[in-house]
Amino acid sequence: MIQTEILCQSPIFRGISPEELAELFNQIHFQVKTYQKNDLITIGGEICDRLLIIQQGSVKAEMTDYSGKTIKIEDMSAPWPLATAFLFGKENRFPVTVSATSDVEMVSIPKSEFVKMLQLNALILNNYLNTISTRAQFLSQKLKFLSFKTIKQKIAHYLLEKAGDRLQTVEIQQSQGQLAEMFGVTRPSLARTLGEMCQEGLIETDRRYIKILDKNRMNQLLKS
Amino acid sequence: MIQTEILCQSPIFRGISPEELAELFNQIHFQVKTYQKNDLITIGGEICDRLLIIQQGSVKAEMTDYSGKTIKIEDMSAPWPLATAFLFGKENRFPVTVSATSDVEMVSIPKSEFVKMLQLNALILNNYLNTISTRAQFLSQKLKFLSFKTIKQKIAHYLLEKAGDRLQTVEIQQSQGQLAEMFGVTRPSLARTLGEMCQEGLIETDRRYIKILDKNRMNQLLKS
DNA sequence: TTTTAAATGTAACCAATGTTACAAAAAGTG
DNA sequence: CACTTTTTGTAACATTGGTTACATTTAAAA
Repeated sequence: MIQTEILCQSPIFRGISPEELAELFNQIHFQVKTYQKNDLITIGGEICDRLLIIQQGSVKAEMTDYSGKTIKIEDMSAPWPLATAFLFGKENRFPVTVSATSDVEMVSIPKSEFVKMLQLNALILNNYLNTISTRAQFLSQKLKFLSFKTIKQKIAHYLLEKAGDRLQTVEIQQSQGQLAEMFGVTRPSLARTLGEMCQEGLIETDRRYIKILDKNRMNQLLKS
Repeated sequence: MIQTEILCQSPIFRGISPEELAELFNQIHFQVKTYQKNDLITIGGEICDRLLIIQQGSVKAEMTDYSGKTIKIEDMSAPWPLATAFLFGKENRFPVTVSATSDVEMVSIPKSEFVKMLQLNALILNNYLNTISTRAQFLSQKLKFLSFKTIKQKIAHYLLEKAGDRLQTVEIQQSQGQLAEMFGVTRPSLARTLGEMCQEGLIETDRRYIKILDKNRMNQLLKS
């Protein structure tokens, strides 16, 4: 069952009232699919000819390398749209494998039907352009992050980004292991590097809090 | 001076006649700017509030890390549009630094004027969605490429991709040094790895031609 | 509190790649 | 052809990070 009160919170339908949205959905064809925890929703490489919007639950997107090893790319939950950047374009294939991290309801709108929506409503068009652009920016950011070669640089970049201009102390929400996964390095290597940075007087760690002692020197790290 | 015969070859204006395009440009405000070889056109981080289309010449896009070192991301030439994915979205900043690799003429359309165009012409809207999506796909590909850890894997991926299903021999257009730069590794390391792969009977090199001797084993490389 | 499981710190060792340097080969130029 | 420049092959050495293993600390559960 479609739930327009939830969907209108989605970036694509932002600013549209539930009633207006229900009216719009009346004019097109679509499906609502359900998945259970750990179910695969899309597989990297699969044809992408429909817009997917999470109506209920949460999913994770992973990039699968040839070995079957996966790198987690991001987590998403309702009412987020998937595959917005791959609905159009040359090669309409999902770049990532998406699986349910809880029980999930997914609204599935065929591409041609979604184009109708864009034509019907200028606000949706604008929202969609913003969404797709934000997505490209996200990828670009990820790319930038990967361009840091050493673990020390990755940590420095991460901490400086998180701390912003003002803060000195950063709280890490994830465990060290999860952080290492995000960085694409092993946990012992991350721990070793954090230890080194402590010895060098760059940071001070206390459980999940990391205090930046020398921002200048941290910045220098990124410049060498 | 605007040259609609060239611009209508651009992905954004594909399918539109030069006369039709001239008519469209009559209805909006825009600028044509000229640059000389090596001039900076955009700087990474700069606000992106206009659509840029190369009308004449060619440019390169580079990502600048904090040290000022750059990684080349791609080359583009007329009549290619720049910054299509960063015109909309949350953070409207150029992710890359773009500089002229020859003398360049650039058409610059303010965002609000471009939105007018999208409203005026459905074909342009469709083209634009395709362009922006293709861009996101390109970034995603780049990301996938960077996910290969070892140089051997990068070479294997690159060669298998280039060879496709049929070919056995791949011609490298760039020099070894340029290839190394693209891979984000040093030239001696690339040469060493190529040497190793020859010794292992995976490939045979003859100047700019590389013959793949054992596709199966190459594929295995990517799976381990 | 006691017990158990999870997260963290650390160390020894190894593989991959960067660094630097130089010689050989190829390509371009007069 | 002779000369210069660019590209390529290769080697020794340093650095980084992965692997494995284990002890310690912290958090959760009984």
